[in-house]
Amino acid sequence: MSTTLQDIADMLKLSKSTVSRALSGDPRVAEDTRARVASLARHMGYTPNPTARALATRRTNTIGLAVPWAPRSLSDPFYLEFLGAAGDEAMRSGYSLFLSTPDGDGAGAVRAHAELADPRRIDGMILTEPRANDERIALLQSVGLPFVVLGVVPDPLVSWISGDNTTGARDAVDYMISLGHTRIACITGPPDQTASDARFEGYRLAMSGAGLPLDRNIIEAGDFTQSGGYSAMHAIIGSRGVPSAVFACNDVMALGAMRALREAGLAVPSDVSVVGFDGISMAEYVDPPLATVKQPIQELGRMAVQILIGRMSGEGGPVRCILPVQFQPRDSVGSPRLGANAADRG
Amino acid sequence: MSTTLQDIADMLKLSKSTVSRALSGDPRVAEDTRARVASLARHMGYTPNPTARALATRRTNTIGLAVPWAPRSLSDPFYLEFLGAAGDEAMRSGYSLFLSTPDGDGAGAVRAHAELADPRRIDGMILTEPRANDERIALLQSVGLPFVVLGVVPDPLVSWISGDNTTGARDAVDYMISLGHTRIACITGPPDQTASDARFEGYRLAMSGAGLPLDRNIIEAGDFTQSGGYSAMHAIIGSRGVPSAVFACNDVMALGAMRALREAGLAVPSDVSVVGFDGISMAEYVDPPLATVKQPIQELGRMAVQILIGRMSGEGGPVRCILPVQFQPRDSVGSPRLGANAADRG
DNA sequence: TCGAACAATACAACCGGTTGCACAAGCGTG
DNA sequence: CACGCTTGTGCAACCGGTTGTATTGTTCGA
Repeated sequence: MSTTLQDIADMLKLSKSTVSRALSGDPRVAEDTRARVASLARHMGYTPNPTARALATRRTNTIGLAVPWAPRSLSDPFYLEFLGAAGDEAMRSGYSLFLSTPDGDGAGAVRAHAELADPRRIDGMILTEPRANDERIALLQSVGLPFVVLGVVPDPLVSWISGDNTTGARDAVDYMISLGHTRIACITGPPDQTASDARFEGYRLAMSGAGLPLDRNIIEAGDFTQSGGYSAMHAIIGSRGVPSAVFACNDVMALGAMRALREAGLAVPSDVSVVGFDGISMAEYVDPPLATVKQPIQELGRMAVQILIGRMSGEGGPVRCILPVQFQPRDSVGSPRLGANAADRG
Repeated sequence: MSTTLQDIADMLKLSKSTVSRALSGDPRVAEDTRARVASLARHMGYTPNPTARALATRRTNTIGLAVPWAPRSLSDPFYLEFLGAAGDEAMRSGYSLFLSTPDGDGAGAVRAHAELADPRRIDGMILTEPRANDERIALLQSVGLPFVVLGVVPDPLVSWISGDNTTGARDAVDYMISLGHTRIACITGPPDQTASDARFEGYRLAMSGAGLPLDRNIIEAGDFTQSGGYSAMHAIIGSRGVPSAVFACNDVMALGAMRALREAGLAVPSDVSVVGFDGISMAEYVDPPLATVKQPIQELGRMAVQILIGRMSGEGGPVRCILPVQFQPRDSVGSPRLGANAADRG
C-alpha cells in the first residue's frame, strides 16, 4: 500500500485534515507545520490517491477523447498525430486522457457516447468528426458536460476548434486554376460531415470565383479512407471522362486516388494533378510528393485541450477558434496538358 | 446529480447494502427484492459511480497504454491501428483505456512511466517498444503492476505479445535472394530495441543462410520514422555504392528510403527493390506498392488487452505469444538488373 | 413449546481524500 | 480582568460504493 494522509498525520501527531490543508497550501496552517508536513510527505513519497480525491471533489482530472473507430479502423495518421499532441498537452496540464473509440456512425455511436459522457468519469470531452445536427452534441449539452469539438459547429454555444477548411481548400483549388486547370474533380468526405462540407465549399467558391461550372459528374463522395478515395477516383475516371486535376478532401483519399489513376494508366501530375488536405507527414514521402493543405495538427490537439480546460473551469463563454492552414504545392500538381481540358470537356 | 444506491434504497425502504447486493447478484437477497431493485434501478437509470467503486474495490477498471511520443511525434500508422484495436477490445471487456504518451527515451521516459504506473490509477499496463534491459519493465515489476509488452522480452516472467519478427524478416529477405539479389541493404530501427534487433536477426539469418556476406557498409541504423529511413538510405547510397535491394525494418522507413532512392535518380524496383515491415494500409497505396511483412496489427491490439486482463485476474503464469506474420510481395520488389550486383560489388 | 438453523436484511466500518465548523490557545484592548 | 479577535488545529461529515458482521423474523425438528 502506498502512503496516505493518515500515515503522515499519525507520524506527525496531526489530524489528516491539517495534513491535507498543509499540502494544499491552505493559509490557515502554520508555516512551520507546513514545512514539516511537506518534508515528511516528500520523504515518504506521498502522492494523493487520485480516486479518493476524485470522489471527494467530484472532479476526475480526466479528459475523454472520442475518435471514431469502426468502420474506418483508424488508419488516418491525422488522428494519431492529433491524439499524441492532445495527450501530451493533457498530461502537461495534469490531466489524464481517457481514449474511447466508439463504434460506427448513427445510433450506435450516440449510444456509445452516452456511456462515455459520464461526468463521474470525465471532466470534459473532445469530440471529433462532427456532423450536421450531430446528436452527440445535443447529448453532451443535455448532460451538461463541458466539451470541445474538433471541427466547425454552427451552434454559437458550442466551443470548437478547426483548421480553416474553406480557405485552405479554396487556396488549393485556386492554385490549380491558376495553372490552367478548368476541369477539376472533387472527392469529398462523408456527406454531412462538417469538415467535408467546408472543404467542398472552398472548392465550390474557387470554381465559381473563376467562372468555372460545377460539374456533378466529377464530384464524388468518399469516406476519408484510402479505399474510399480509390473507389471515388475510379468512379470518376471510369464513367465520366478524365479531369485534369483532382482535389481530395483529405490526404489519405488523395493517396487512394493516386493509386486509381496509376492503375488507369494516368500519370500524376502530367495527366492528372492531385491535391490533398491535412498535411500528414506521409504526404511528403509518396511519389510524386503530394501537394496538400497543411493543417497545424499538433497545435489543433494542444489547443483543443487548452480550450477544454478553459471551459471546464467555467470561465468565459464558448470559444470558437479557426487556425490558419497553408497550401503546400508539391510535385503532384502541375500544369494541365495543352488541349487536354478541351478534349475531355467534349 | 445522478442516482445513487442510497436513492434507490430510500425509495424501496431498504439499506444501501442490500441494494448493492441485489444488483451484484448476491444469492442472499430474496428473489422478489432483487427484482424490485433491478426494476427501479433501470427506471431511474442507475449506473454505479466508477470512482466510488474504484475507491472501495481498489480496482479502477482502467488499462494504461503507453505509446512513445517525442521525439517521434506519433507518425507511424501502425500505432494508430494497434491503439484503436486495443481500445475497442478494452471497451468491449468493460475497461477504460488511459492513454499516455510519455516523452522521449532514457531517464525521462522512465520517470514518466513511474508516474503512470500507479496501481491506484490503473489496473494494468500495455507497454510498447521494449528495449534490451528496459528499466521501465524493472519498474513495473517492482511496483507489482500487471503488464503486457508489445514486443519480445527475454525475461521469462514477463508477458508479451509480438509478431514473428525474425521469421517475417527472414521470409522477406529470402524472397529477395530468391530473385537473385545478393547485395541487400538493411535499415534497422533504433539499436537495442527488441523489434528492430529481431528483424535484423531475420535479415542476418537469410543472408548467411544463402552464403551471402554481411556487409556493414550497407547496414544502417534508422529510427522507425520516415525521415530516419530517408537519411539512412541516403547514407547508404551516398557513400557506399548502391545495393540492389533494401530491407527496411518498418514500413515508414521504407517509404523514406524510397524517397531517397527517387531523389538519387534510382527507380524502384528496376534499380533497387524495397521491402518494409508492418503492413500498414498505406503501403498498398504508394507507388510502387510497397512489399511488406504483414503483421496482424489489430489482432495484436486485441490480444494484448486480453492477455493483460488475464494477468490482472491473477490466473496462470506469464503468457508469451508470437503471432504469425506474412510476407506480402508487391511491385516494390523485382529481379535485380543483370550485372548490377557485380558492378556495384567491385 | 423451545431452541437451533436458516433466510433476509440492516448496521457500520472502510476505501482516502476534502471541507464546514467547532474549539483551544494566545493576543491586544478597554 | 473580562472580552473579542486571530491563529492553528481537530472533529466529523461527506463523496458513493463494498463487505464483514449483527440482527431480525421464520421455520423446523426434537
